[in-house]
Amino acid sequence: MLPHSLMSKNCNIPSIKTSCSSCSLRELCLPVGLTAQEVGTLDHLVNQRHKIRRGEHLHRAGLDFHSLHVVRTGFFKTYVLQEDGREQVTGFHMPGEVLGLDAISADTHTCNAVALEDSEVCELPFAKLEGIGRTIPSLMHHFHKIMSREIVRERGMLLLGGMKAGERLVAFLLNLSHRFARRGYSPLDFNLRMTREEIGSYLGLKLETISRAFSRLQEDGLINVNNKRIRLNDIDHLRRQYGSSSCE
Amino acid sequence: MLPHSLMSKNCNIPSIKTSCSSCSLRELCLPVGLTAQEVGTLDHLVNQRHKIRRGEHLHRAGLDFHSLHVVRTGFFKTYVLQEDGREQVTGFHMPGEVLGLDAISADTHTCNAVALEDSEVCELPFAKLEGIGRTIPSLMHHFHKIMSREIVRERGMLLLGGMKAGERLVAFLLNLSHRFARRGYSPLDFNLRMTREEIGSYLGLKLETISRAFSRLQEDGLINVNNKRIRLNDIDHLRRQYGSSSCE
DNA sequence: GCTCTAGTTTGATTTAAATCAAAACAAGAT
DNA sequence: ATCTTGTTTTGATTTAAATCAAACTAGAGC
Repeated sequence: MLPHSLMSKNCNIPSIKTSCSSCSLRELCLPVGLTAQEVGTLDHLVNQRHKIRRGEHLHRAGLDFHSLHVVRTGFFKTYVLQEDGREQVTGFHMPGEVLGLDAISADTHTCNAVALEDSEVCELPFAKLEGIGRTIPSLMHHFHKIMSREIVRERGMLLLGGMKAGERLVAFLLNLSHRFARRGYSPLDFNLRMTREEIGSYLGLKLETISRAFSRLQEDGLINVNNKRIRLNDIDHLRRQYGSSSCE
Repeated sequence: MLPHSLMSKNCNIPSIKTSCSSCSLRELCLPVGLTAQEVGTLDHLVNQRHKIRRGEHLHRAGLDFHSLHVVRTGFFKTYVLQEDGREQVTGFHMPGEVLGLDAISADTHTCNAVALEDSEVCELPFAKLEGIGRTIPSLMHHFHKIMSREIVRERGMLLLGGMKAGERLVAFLLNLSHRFARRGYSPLDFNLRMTREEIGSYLGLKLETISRAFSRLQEDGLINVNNKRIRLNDIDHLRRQYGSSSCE
């Protein structure tokens, strides 16, 4: 199974029945029109998986730093350490999503990735991807789309600048919901893997503010909060009231 | 046939002496070891320039929507229009920088780009770039680096989340300064092309807050402000006090 | 069961930025 | 020059979020 993210939008393969909803490279590539042989080349690339235990860092796992990593199972957060020691969370990543797109331009510092639960990733040496992409233009094109989408995703964070705390949190929840749905998980009832503090860091708010925003949304009946378990009671209302979240 | 020498990260081409500091595709490619013929192929691509007058939009200029555009002269801002009609500024772009990396994943909405002064861009049809990249791997790799750097740039905006108004403004000024320097303009004394409101939108602040932050920095002797003209008096102090800005 | 720790919730207070408002300023057009 | 119009500055006030602080969970390990 492979990165959903490596899939073009219309090859959404609605019915992936594997326990975890990430799709295989094979599934990824067939719709693009690859030959069986070509697909074979790719399969061999991604067949071995690396286990990363909860709390472990990705780049400490002995993997090549200049590789992309596709999350197969589990959940990651990425962050940068600032000069003053504070940790700025830059993203959360679920199965099917790609880590390491920022490391290609090696001259700039990159994020650290840490597993928020026991996870598995597969490694995609970047040089190899470029090589294969040369012989399979559609795959290369697809990869460009993934990178572009990452740019759009990051850009979406700018929209938070104009929002109040509650709106930011809703945008965050809607975004998670959307991504869970895309991967085949329940979009209305899910477990947060990260702490209030990590959410706050990501959204530019303090943990107490996150907590209060959760409570407020529950008072209003829009969501149910039980520690890390979240249920969205009225997603339409959430969407209407707080604008469409940036979709991944 | 082709020298496979990967473009080293120091492809920074320190000495670009053309009047405007944008680097031509030729200058961009020669250090990679392209043959004259290959460079010729590229040159023909970018030789015609499109003029965009102050206030005009890029995509309204009759250019192909699925092209990248390289700013040759002038200055652009990009923004997205939100449902409620508010305009969120997503970036500012000076000569040598690439517009349209977000449009590759066409399924997601993209930014609008508008010229903040009379400008020129050259067009780079994306399909063509992919085609050429297939025969010139080092060029493709370089393009990947550019995309990756854009991701890092956008990510840098997340760091603003933890900053106060004054710090955000300094980070912004240092970032501009760094980019001006890179393009051969004066890094300590420059004209802002955008309004206080546009800066505010970009940084997640109101225009009055931007104005006050400018005044404060001037009181402290760190900068001189005269309407749109800015002089950085003590860039080291700025850097120390406010942390290193995200470098492009 | 208990203890210990990390995480969460809630309250009281302070502070930074938004908001409301008005004046000063600059650039163009006439 | 004057009259626009749009931008910037500064002030007074309000408000949202940060901060400080304490109580309350939930889990992990014993």
